[in-house]
Formats: sequence, structure tokens, C-alpha cells
Amino acid sequence: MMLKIGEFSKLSMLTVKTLRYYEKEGLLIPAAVDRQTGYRLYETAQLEDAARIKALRQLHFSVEEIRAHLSGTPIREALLAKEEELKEKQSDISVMLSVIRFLSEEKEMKYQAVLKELPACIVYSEERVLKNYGEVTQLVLESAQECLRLNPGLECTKPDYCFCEYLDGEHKETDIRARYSQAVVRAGKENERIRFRSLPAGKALCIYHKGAYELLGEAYAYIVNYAQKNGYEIAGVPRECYIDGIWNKESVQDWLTEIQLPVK
Amino acid sequence: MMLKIGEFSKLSMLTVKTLRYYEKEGLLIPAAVDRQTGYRLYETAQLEDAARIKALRQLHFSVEEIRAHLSGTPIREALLAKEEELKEKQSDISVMLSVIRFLSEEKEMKYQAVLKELPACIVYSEERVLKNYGEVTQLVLESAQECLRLNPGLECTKPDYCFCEYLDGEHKETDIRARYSQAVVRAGKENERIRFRSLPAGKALCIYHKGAYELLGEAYAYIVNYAQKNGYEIAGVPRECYIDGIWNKESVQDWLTEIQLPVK
DNA sequence: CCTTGACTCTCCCCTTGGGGGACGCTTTAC
DNA sequence: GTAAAGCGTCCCCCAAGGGGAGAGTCAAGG
Repeated sequence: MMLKIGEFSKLSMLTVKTLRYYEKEGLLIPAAVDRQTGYRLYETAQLEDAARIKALRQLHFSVEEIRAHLSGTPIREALLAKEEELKEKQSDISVMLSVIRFLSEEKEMKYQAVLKELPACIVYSEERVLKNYGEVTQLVLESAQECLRLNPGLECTKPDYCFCEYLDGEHKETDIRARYSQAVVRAGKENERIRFRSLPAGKALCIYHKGAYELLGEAYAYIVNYAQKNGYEIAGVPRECYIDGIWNKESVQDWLTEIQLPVK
Repeated sequence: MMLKIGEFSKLSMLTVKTLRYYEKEGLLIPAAVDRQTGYRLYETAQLEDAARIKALRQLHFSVEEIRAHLSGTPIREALLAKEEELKEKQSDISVMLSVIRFLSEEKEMKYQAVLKELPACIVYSEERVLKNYGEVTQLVLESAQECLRLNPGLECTKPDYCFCEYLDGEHKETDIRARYSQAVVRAGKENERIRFRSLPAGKALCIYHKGAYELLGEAYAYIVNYAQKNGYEIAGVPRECYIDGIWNKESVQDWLTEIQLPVK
């Protein structure tokens, strides 16, 4: 009692296309092929094999994994690995759902938070206590001067990557501990002001802020809130990265700054 | 200050390939193209667009959905739809994880439970109270005889689909209410024994049982346990479908029966 | 005997979101 | 001057089949 592919398809609930594909992939070879017509002929006993394959596919095992299993590889470890994989997928989806619900509650969607993988880099840094935020400009300029004086010909990365961090745990309007950093291609000489650091690669939640620096507070508040509400673990102080500013854009509206909040 | 694709790639954390692909798909068109060299030139302001796209991609929006959003389609409904989609995915994964843990606890993996979509069909049925399970054979044979006597030339489906259901809520060894059904291409005349029914399409958990009918109880126990442990809602009594049996296989070991448990 | 419709065969192109690589032209650095 | 990146286009590749073309096969009806 041999079954033609259409009949076997109905019994196994696999499409004809799928059965032909599984034959090509070596998962389920028809018991016989009619010499004359080339018709595939299946036995009812093969329904069991079809069910096994279908069961594994329903658990999102790939054709290759199933082939390995059918060739005798035990399935225990495959099950464990698949469990890990699915758990990871599930937690990814949890984050996405959380983000979607977070976004749904917003009115204007001013910011687009993005998870970026920051590459490792080498920076020089200068740390200073500022009287007010206006002094950041001085810090930036004087750090660059001092570093170049100390290391003539030192090259910055291209494109530029430079940022400020505010090292106080809280927001302050005066006596602000700030650190300016700029990425360079290799380390150089240090002194009591300039230090070189190797920043490790890592993930960061990033948003862009467009416009004057006075409004940056909003962006900071947003990204920290975003991280907390969506289950990210904050792994450092935010970096305030200067992209467009007074040095290349006339209009304050065109200034562009990125806030990068390191997370795990 | 225009950026070449490589620089823009580093700032946006999108690969060069991806940027070229997004241009082709109309998501992110470079602000300018050098007439001489064909080099793409991006503006820093486009980093915002890149971030928006990247954010949506991280929420698993497709390129087409993002394109719709960028062309002005509001994103609210898209967010809601995506939330539903992700919730569904998550519950699918929950079931898979449950099944994997269920399987991991087993020793021999004798059965492969598969979720099948059963198509709608028309059957004739006869119901009867049996003294014992051995009388099933009589029920099958006599129902077929009676139905054909009543409806000469009535066609059964190809391939055959026939099954028994045991209608008592509990397991019994005597006075068993059983119903035999066989799929036909269209309904016919009825009498006090033979009734025609239209079975709706629906999902069912299915396993194959190989061998003598005495051991079918094990398969029943397995499939019901499987359904309960993995969160399926049972939607009817199991169907015992006869595929191979005494009518076409000599050896009892080759008899093949499928148990189909309707679920939602 | 012919036809018609339902199956089946093989072969080829299509899907998503890019990745890899070949080959040729520019730009940049030493 | 030259070598190494960087950039351009063009083509093929992935997973798991789906869709369809063109041709052969089978069973039933007229």
C-alpha cells in the first residue's frame, strides 16, 4: 500500500512542496520511486518519520539540526541549546514589548533611543571641577591644547569622537566634576592634567539631541528614564558626544549632540 | 561638512552595506552624491534619520513598515499591531519552551506529539455501547455495511480517514459508548443507526501508535498528559484513526494508529 | 478513442535584510 | 611613485519553502 505524494501530504499534513524539499535535504526519502513515471511513493510507516520531523520543526529546529538528529546525534544537548536560544529570544521580545509600551505612552516621540555597540577605543581625558556648565567649552579647548603640546602630532580618530562626562552622582549647578575625552589612534605621554585611557567595547543606549545645550537636561532625563523603564542595567555615566556645534554650524538649531548611556 | 559612507557608518553604527541597502530601499538617501566619483555624501543631520530607522529595526519593524512610517503614515497603529505580533510570538515561544522541558524529562521519546491543522470534513457515524473493546471491529464493519446499504455508491475520501471516539468521560472496561466515523465526499441518507455530521476544521495534537491495540492506552495517557502539561486546552474527545491494521498488514507490529486530540 | 481535469514531475525565480567577494576607480599616506 | 584603504557597481548567497511554467501521467466520462 504505497501512497502518492498528494495522499501522503494529506495524511502527514505536510505540503507537497515541503515533502519534495525534505527529500532534497535528505530528511525524508520516499520508500520508492516509480521507474516509469518518477512518481514518489511513500509508505504509511513513514508517517512516523514525517511526524518526528514536523514535531522538531514546530520547536524551530532547523533542517540541518533535524538532519543531524536523524543521523544519530543524540537530541539531549540540542534540546538544551534550543531551550537557551528560545529563552534569549523571549527576553529580547520582552524588552521590545516594554519599549513599545513605553513609546505608546508618549505624545510626540521626540527622541529615538537606539541600542548601539560601541567599539573599544583609546582616549585622552582631562578632569576638572567646573564653576558652571559654561566652562565646558574652556575645558574642551584647553585640554586639546595641552594634549597636543604634550604630544605634538598626536592623531585623533576619524571621524572624530569626543565627549564630556559629568562624574557627580547627582545634578549640580556649580562645582561640577566634568571629564572631557577625545578618541585618538594611540596613547601618548601623560602629565598631571592629561591621562590616556583604554575604553572597552560595550553597549550603550543612544539618543540625539538637536539644538542648544541648555535643553540637554531633557535628553538626559529621557534616556535614564528609558533605561530604567525598559529593564536596562546602567553601566556608567552618560557620555555627551559633540557632533555639530558652534565650530561648524551657525544656527544653534543645527547643533547636534548624542547622549550615550552605557548599559549591560 | 559632508561625511563619506564609511565615516557615516561609524557614527551611525550601521554597516556600509546596510546604508547602501537603505538607499536602494528608499529609507535613507544620501544628502548628495559626488558627480565625479559617485561617492555618497551624508550630512550629520541624517544621523537622526539613521537612528530612527535603527530604532524601528530593533523593534523588528520591516523595511517596508519603516518606509511607510517615513512617508507619513502615523506610527500608533503600527506600534499596536507590532505589540500584538510580539505577544503572539512570545506565547508561541512559551509553548515551545514548555514542550522542550517536557521532552527533556523523558527517557525514551517514544512519541512525537505534533500540532496539526485538521481540515473540515463530512463523515457518517454510528454510535453504540460496546461490551468490550474487542467489539470495535464489529462496529466498524457493520457501520460501513449499513451505510453502503443505505447509500449505494457513496464515496469515501481518498486517502481514507476513519476513526473511533470513546464518548464516556472516564475509562471503562465494559458498557463503552463508542462512535465510529468515516469521512465521505458528501452527505447521504440517514437512519436510526447512521448519521452524517459536518466536522469543522480545527487544531489537534497528534501522535502515532505502532503495534497492537492493547497498548493504545499508553498513547492516550501520553497525549492527554502532554496537552495538560504544555498549556493546551482540550476541545473534544480523542479520535483513534486507523491507518494500518489487520486489513493490510500481517504483522501486528506494523499496525499504525494515530491519536488526534482536538485542542484550541 | 478522445478529452478533460486532477496529479505529478523538474526547473526556475521569489521571499528578508543584508553579507561576501570580484573588479575597477579614488583618495590618502608614506 | 606606490601601496593601502576606501568607494563604486554587480552578482551570488542565506532558510524554508511558495508560486508558477511546461510537460508527462492517470482515471473517469462521453
